[in-house]
Order: sequence, then structure tokens, then C-alpha cells
Amino acid sequence: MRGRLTQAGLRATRQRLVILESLLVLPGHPTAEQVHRRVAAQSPTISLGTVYKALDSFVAAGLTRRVASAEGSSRRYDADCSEHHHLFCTATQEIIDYCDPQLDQLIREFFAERGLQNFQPHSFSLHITGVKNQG
Amino acid sequence: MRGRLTQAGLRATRQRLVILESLLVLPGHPTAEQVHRRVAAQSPTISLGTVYKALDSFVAAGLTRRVASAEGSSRRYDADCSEHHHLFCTATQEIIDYCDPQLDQLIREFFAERGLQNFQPHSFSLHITGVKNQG
DNA sequence: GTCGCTGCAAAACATTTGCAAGAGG
DNA sequence: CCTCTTGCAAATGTTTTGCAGCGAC
Repeated sequence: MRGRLTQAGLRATRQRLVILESLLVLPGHPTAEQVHRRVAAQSPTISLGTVYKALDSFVAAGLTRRVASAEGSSRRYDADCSEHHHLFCTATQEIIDYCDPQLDQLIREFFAERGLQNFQPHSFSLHITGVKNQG
Repeated sequence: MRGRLTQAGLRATRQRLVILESLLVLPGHPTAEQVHRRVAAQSPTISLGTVYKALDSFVAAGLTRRVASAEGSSRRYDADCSEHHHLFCTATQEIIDYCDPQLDQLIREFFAERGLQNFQPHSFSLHITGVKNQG
């Protein structure tokens, strides 16, 4: 935990440790507000502004990503920076990570063969919209 | 133009006609603010609030979609509601439509064969991040 | 010690809402 | 005409900023 921060070149402050831990634990890719709610439960003095600044610093350091989403008015964050895809549940608004090396390869092969006119692709992320079953 | 609106069950007001036309013409999937700037150039009395309401009504009527994007603080809109994919240019922040029936089929086949645990997929959209070449 | 980080409060944006007046069918 | 839409302005929500003081290294 502490190591993740220092390795990324960030000071391991008490606040950042709590914020990073909350981001990792919260399901569905939370907003700054949601992270703050969980953080405030154990450390009520950590301000919302600090959560915003900490999340920004995580993104700048490559520890965290911003998640693309069409609905909702707030930005959402993803602690996982490896290449992966997302399931968007239209019922719960949850965003679920989906990892699939075979799918990655399929897409990479497709574009290696076909290419894109006037565009140099760098990374691919599939957005799958639908509804979650069960719990 | 007028037909698109009435067919979608919306009143074809002067404002909506101008707003829809601007949305269709503007490149890169504009924000409400960008649509308003273009609209105001020819009809300075159309307010930003009206642009927001008109865009919302287009989305509700299925004429327009909101676009998922990770960067930027404003919502962006896409006049094209058919299934398609997006190229995200990290240099210009543009979002370019990418249509490819072969890719659609590849993805659909992949998931038909493999399936997803606890998730009922409805639609797929590939986000390709990279940089645009040339103009 | 130094410099980056935090907390607070204010500012800057972005979006929504309420309502009287106007326009579409 | 009746109802939906507009324009305005105010309210609400989200994110950023400035800065004095604190804390990590």
C-alpha cells in the first residue's frame, strides 16, 4: 500500500493511504464523493478537496485511471491501470472490470491486419452495456 | 431535418432545428457549450439552457446519444445513434466515429461463443485511444 | 529544514429547475 | 386553444484554486 505510493513517486501521507485503500475496496468504480464518504467514515477530518487532489495525483502518477462513462454527472475512477474492458450495468449504474487476454488478442490481431486510416491506435477498451444477473 | 424531429415525437421548433443541425455538423462530438456557440452565431437569442433542454429531449427521444469520455468535464453528444465505435485522439481531444460491420460481427461471435458470467450484454462499443495522423 | 500536501473557503464551471410568456400542431 | 417549449434567472452540483500551516522524508 505504502509501497505503491512511493514507487509511483508520491509521498505516502496518511490521507493518501486511506484514499487509495478506499478506492481499491469500493465496487463499481466510485466518484470522488463516494470515495470521500467511505474515507470520512474512518477519518472524518479528511476533506473532499483532499480526495480530489489525491485522486488527481494518482491519475498523474499512473496509479489510477479515469473511467469513461456516458451517464452520471461525476467523474469515476478505476484503481486498476492494466488494460481491461468494462461492463456497464444500466440497472445499477455499476461499472465492472472485465479482463480477457483472448479478447485483447482478437482485437489486436484484427487491427494489425486491417489498420485504421489516419489514426495510430495505442490502446483498446471494449464497453459492454447490459444488465447484471443475480447479485 | 424537420422530419427527424416529428418522427421522433418532438415538436419541430425553430430552436431545435438549429440545434440539431449544429450537432450534426460539428466534428468531434461537441459539448452543450460548443453547440451553443455555433447556434448563437446564427441565432443569438437561443439560450444555453434551451440547448441543454433540447439535447436532453433528443437523447430521451433516441435521436442522439451521450458519449462516454474519461477526460474533460463536460458531457459530449453524438448525433449518430446507430451502433458504432469511437476513436479518441489524445492530442486534439476529438472523438471520431468508427463504423465497421466486420468488427461488430467479430465481437458478437466472440461473446456468443464464450458468454459472460452474470451479465446479459446488450450492446458493444470499442474505445480506441491513440493519435490522429495528418488532418 | 525543505518542499509537497492538507484543510478550508471561495471561485469557477457545468447542469438543472421553476415559471411566466410565446409558439407549434 | 391546448400543450409543449423557450428564455431568464436562480438554485444545485461538481471540480478547481489559493494560501497558510503541517508533516513526510
